[in-house]
Amino acid sequence: MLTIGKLGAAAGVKVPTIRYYEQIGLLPEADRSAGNQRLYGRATLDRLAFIRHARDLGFGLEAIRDLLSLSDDPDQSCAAADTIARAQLAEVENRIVRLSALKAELERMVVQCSGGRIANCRVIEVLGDHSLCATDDHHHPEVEATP
Amino acid sequence: MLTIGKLGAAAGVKVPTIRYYEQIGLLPEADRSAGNQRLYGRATLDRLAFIRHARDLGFGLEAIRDLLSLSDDPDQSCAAADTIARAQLAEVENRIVRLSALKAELERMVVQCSGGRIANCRVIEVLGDHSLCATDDHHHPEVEATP
DNA sequence: CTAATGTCTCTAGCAGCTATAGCTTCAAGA
DNA sequence: TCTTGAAGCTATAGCTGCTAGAGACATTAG
Repeated sequence: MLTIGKLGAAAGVKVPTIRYYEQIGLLPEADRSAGNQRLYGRATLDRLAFIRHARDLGFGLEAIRDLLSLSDDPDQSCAAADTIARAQLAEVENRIVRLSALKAELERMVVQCSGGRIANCRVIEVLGDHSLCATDDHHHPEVEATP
Repeated sequence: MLTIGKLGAAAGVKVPTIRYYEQIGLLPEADRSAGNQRLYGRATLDRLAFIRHARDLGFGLEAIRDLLSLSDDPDQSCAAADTIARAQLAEVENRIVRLSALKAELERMVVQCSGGRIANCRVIEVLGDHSLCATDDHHHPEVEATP
C-alpha cells in the first residue's frame, strides 16, 4: 500500500493534485489508515497514471472522465474512445495552426525591430496598428458580422 | 465619445472585458456621463486595440502591461519591448514543438484503433501504459530526479 | 410615454490546479 | 522512550483571463 506521497511520486503527480482528483471524483475515495491517512493500491496507481498520461496529451478532465469510464467497461465499443481521441487530435491540430500564424507574426515583428527608440519600435507599432499585420487569421467576428 | 458598447464593438472586445481591464488597471478609469456611464475617446480605443492585438498574439496581461507602459514612453530604448516579444516568440515556438509531439502521439493512437471493443482499444491501452508511448517528451521530473 | 435596449455594480463561476494555515500522524535517531 | 522532522490532514483562498448572472438605473426609438 502506498501513502499519497509515494503515489504521487510514482505517478508523477503532486499530492494536492491527487486530493483534488479525488474531490472531483476522478479518483475514488481512498481507504484510510488507522490515523486517517489515505492508502492506495496498484489499481489507483494505474488509474492515476492513466489520468496523468491523458493530461500530458492535453485531454481535459471531462474527456478523461469519459475515457476512464470507458476503460472500466471493456466490452463496450471502442467508438466513443476513438471519437474523443479524434476530437482531441483535431483540437491539437487547430492549436498548432493558430500558433504557427502567431509565430510568423511575432517573427516578423522582432526581425523588423531595429533596436532604436520606442518611437520607432516595430513591435510597438505593429501591436498598435492591426493593419500592419500580415496574417489576418485573428479577426474579430463581433465587429465584422454584426447581425 | 463612445459608450462602452460602441467601444467594445469598435475594438472587438466584449463589454465586461473592458470593465475588467479597467479594474485591473490596464485601461485608465473612464470619464463618466451625467448618468454615470463610461465614455471613451480615441486614445482609449487605440489602447484597447493594442491590448486586443497583443492578446491575439498570445501575450499575457502582465506582458501587455509592460508593453503599454513602454509605448507610453517613446524615448525609451526599444530593447525591453524586443525582449518581451522574443520571449513570447520563444514560448509560442515551445508550445508548437510540444503540441506537435502530442499530435504525433494522438495520430498513432487513433490510427491503430481498430474500432473493436474497449478491451482491445489502442487508445485506452496507450493511455494506460506510458511505455507504449513513442515520444518521451512528457516525462516526469519529480519521479526521475528525486534529490 | 412607454418599451426595449444598454449600462451600472457586485458577486460568483469556469479549468486545473497551487499555496497557505494550523493541525495531527508517522518514522527514525539519540 | 522521547523528540524531532517530514509527511499527512482539512479547509480556504488564490492564480489567469475572462464570462455570466442578478437587480437597479440610463438612454433612446417609436
